[in-house]
Amino acid sequence: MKYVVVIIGPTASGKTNISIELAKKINGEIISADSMQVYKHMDIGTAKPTKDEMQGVQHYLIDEIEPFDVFSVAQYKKLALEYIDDIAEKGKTPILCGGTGLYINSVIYNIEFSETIRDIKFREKLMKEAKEKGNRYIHDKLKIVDFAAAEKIHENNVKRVVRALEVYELSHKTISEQQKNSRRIPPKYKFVVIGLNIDRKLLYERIEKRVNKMVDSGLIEEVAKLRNMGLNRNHLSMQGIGYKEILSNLNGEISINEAIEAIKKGTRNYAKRQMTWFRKIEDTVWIDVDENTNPSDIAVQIEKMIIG
RNA sequence: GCCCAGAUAGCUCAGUCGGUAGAGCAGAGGACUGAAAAUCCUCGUGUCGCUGGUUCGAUUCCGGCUCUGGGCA
Repeated sequence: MKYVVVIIGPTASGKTNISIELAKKINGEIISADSMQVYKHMDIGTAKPTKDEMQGVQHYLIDEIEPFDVFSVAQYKKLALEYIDDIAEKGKTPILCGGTGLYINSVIYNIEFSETIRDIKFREKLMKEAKEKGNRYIHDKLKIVDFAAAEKIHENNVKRVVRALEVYELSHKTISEQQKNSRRIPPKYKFVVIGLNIDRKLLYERIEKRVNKMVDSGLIEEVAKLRNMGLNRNHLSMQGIGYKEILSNLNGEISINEAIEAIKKGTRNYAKRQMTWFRKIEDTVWIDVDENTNPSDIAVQIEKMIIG
């Protein structure tokens, strides 16, 4: 069975460099698993690798769509699998690398998404209902059509409640039923999952530095440009950390210092959530990284592991 | 040097008419199947500055000391 190397870890843990070093050593190509790097024109805030940094290694699912577009896990999974197939067919090794847990899972567990798409109008209608009549009101609605889902989803998690109702509305099948059926087909690749582990304090220091560097390299200008293109906080792409905060600074709602502090805090909290997600992925091989880690050494370590 | 105010959780502060204390923020843990960098859930023991006194009992009242603001010289 062909294998795919998967590299996971929180933001600023050094995934990007390690994946590139590894690709060079094992003749690999990289598929990004990052919900924000898919957008074009969003480079600094998403910490995309530059052409130079890529060192000639082919990358996929970076700059895939416009920041006006809506994207979804289902689309992601379909594209990622296509790229994996292509790379494997060429005789190269696919390397899946990224920080979006949901995207990673969709690929490594081969989650099958049903026909149900989405209905933005329906979502808005329900959001409004929740606002006017309370979260419990729509949660009660879900209890009637899909009790199992209602049990699992907290009533305040309006997004999820709405989605579950949406699935039922569009397909007349329950989301819990669909989820149960979504893992029927086992993946056709062997996924070797490497997790990067880094001391929390050190990680937070790196986040601090990284955000400062983003600002120095022109994050504000990047967001201003996107704003001029007509993007606003309602676009999914603008909900990314770094974008939403600078946007509200540009709109005169908060000071630039408040925005920068909010970005740092948001990134720290995000990194923590990522760790929660990754800890749950079974069979992950964890590698410790710190200040003195050389990406190339880690790549060698991973290479040995794969051969062995 | 004198006067005033303050000293309580990592930070900002509330509070106890004397029965060893609680908010916000920060932080920690968790959930996650078409919005996921999103969304949501749970979690608060700290010599109540130090030291004497009063008291059955002091973080709370009284004295002294130390430190930090502000004012007067």
